[in-house]
Amino acid sequence: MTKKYITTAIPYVNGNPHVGHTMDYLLSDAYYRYLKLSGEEARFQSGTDEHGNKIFHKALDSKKDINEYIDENSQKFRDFIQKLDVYPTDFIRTSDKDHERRCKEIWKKLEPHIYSAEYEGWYCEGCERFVTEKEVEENNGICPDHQKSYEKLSEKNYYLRISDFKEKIRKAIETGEMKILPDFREKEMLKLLDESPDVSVSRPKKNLSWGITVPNDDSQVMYVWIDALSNYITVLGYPDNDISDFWPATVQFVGKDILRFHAIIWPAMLLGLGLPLPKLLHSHGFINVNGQKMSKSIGNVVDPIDVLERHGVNALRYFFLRHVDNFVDSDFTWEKFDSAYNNELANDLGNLVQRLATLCSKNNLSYKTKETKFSPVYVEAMNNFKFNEAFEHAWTHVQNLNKKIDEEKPWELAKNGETEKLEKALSELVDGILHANFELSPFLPDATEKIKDIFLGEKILPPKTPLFPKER
RNA sequence: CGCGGGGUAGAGCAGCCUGGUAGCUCGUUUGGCUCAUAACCAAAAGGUCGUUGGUUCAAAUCCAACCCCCGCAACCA
Repeated sequence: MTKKYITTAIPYVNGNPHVGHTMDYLLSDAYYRYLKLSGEEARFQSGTDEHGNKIFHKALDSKKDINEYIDENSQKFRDFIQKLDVYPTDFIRTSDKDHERRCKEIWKKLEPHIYSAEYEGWYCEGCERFVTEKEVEENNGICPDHQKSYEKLSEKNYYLRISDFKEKIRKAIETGEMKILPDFREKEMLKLLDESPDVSVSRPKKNLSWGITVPNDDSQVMYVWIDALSNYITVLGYPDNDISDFWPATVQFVGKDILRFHAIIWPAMLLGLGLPLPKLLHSHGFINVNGQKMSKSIGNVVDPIDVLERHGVNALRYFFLRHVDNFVDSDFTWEKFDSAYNNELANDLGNLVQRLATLCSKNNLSYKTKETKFSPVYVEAMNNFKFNEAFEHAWTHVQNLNKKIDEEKPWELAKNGETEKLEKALSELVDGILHANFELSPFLPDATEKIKDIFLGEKILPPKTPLFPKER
């Protein structure tokens, strides 16, 4: 049996957790839990990206020591992950000393593919950064924040020669050695690969001080790519340890916005290091609100903490894993969220647990544990990353059980004293709910644990308060 | 001709790859039940599948053209 390795993109910690991050965490966590329940050995990485000018300036603005600032922000994300019931086996911070040291080793190994060149562009002294041609055009050559003219400036950068690897990357994608899901993104990446220029991987220290110094050149600091992308292997101990047990990654979950870096720059780095490419890059879509892109200027940003507090973690996981597509953009509205909670979680599952537990308790059913496993349809869906389908399959069990109770009418059996029939019917129903519960457990770890306790306890008793209290 | 996604019942979506009586969830209406969180179960109403043309015995499904939404094209997840 080969070991599995699941990764999440590491968020840049210059702000609070976003709904977008939530998708990353939930998809990878559900898949990780599924693998574990299937008996696989697996590692599951997460972490935080902590270098760069934006963070450096944010820390200055908030009059905090940079280390204090990143500690606080990294912790915010760790707390958030925990609230989502997501438990990675490994958590990396790009400010970790081990990571920094390993990064330098990686840089050195990549040196045959790195060259230095002058970068020329428009620069704003106030912002301390280069801006794009388009931005210069839009602002008529004057920085709106500083009311100063952009100046043409050139600086030394190191570049990673992507062209050394293009053909190999293309082949890896085409042969399926490195698969990209969904398919249309794969096509997009193949196209992008053609046009990809070499990528700048460093900045002069005077322009970027908060980062990892380039080996053998104290005047340069690594730009985000090598620093952040390498986390996926430094967390496993590369290059100090042999990582072949877990690398290549089974699946790397990323947002559609950063897929290109994972499909082009990252494979180039890996090939430069002589490492195999990840088996699968899974790109997820964005979450819109009322059909509109979430944006600060529109003011429609949904804070995942608010979602969490509305009906609890189960409701959040339920909605994002069942009703949000894992490949294309989806829509979030509070109405949909409330409706999913009340009509589905509470009415279907919560109520089923309540009525069945009450029936068992009233009739003193003693239940013997029976082994359960994932159904083939479910396995098929999960293996193809169709989480919605797997979830829905599990949910049809729930709906069928509600039907079955109505058909069997246990209350009539009890009234007529048909004890044998009654016990058979009830234990079949409990079998059913435990099976459904098992298939739901990668998605709803908290709720399914509670349900297990109810039906596998000494005596079956309905929960004192409903599992999902209705809220209108 | 920049790239991509989508247009299917009141709403949200599946089906399209591998043509053959149009399906799911919510909502609405009616009936049933009482174990249960005013929950559950059954039935009904509701669609010329964006437009036009083509291929075919047969098209939501394949082909062509067009119209309309929406993303991406910039380290704003």
